[in-house]
Amino acid sequence: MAINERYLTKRERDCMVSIREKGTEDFPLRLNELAGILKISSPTTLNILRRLEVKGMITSSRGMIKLTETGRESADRILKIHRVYESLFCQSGVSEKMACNEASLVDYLTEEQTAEMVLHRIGDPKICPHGKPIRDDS
Amino acid sequence: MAINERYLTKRERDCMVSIREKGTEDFPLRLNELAGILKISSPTTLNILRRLEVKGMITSSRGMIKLTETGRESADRILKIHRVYESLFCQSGVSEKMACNEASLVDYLTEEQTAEMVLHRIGDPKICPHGKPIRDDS
DNA sequence: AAGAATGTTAGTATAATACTAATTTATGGC
DNA sequence: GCCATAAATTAGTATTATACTAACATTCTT
Repeated sequence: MAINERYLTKRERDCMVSIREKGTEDFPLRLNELAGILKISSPTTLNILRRLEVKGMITSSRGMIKLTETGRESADRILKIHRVYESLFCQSGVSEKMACNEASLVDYLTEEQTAEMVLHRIGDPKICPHGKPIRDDS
Repeated sequence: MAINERYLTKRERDCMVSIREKGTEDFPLRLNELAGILKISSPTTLNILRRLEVKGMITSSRGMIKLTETGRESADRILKIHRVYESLFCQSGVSEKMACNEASLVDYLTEEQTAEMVLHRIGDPKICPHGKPIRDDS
């Protein structure tokens, strides 16, 4: 098993997801922006980014934060698993907001293959409760 | 929201579950035994127990580890949520062993009401894949 | 009472998280 | 190009959780 999102901490997971969702090719997420989203100081944010850099997930220089190939794959995997849990929770009657919160706590800790199987079990929905595609969001 | 298992760390969760499952009224789990189960040293184990004591989950003196009322309730809640996830994963086709592993990583992070709803969604099984009752294991 | 088993202290280390204050490095307007 | 501002980075500090070994204390058993 190579580098896996399972070895990310919650904070690192949050960074990865924000970078993937809030940044674009042309406008990569900036350090201060990320700090604002996570509601932590810039130095703390930088510190987490440094760790993600060591783990080969991102490259960052002068506040330009970009996911590496590995990082993008990891972020997409986390987002996919996130949407599987969201779908499961919402199907079960949990509110959209709470489903998202709960999913965020566990998505990065679950194996992709487990999520895949759960996805099938709950009827293979193509989109999550927010309307985003569960597979292939690239 | 009072004291909640959500504020436990993974290690603390593992301690709680072991104490609940491996200990009995007459033979409460001993420190060294617990250290053996968790595969960590006795001092480290003691350290975690001290934190659980501060959190009001256990009482511990001379290696006699007992759950408080709150602690027992928390442990039971975690175990219930654990079994919901296990059931979900096994129903989805995940192996029993892997289902247990995956469930252990997320059970203590999920709200009871979310798990309750999922339980209903997956057909309200009365027992988990290991044959243990999902509700009221006391 | 001695020895073995068990628990506890003491001391140390590391990783992750987080902050403030100060400094450096762009960037943009003039 | 220069300066002011914005943005990023460094430096320094702190806390919590985890983990270890070695030494010491306590308890139990024979």
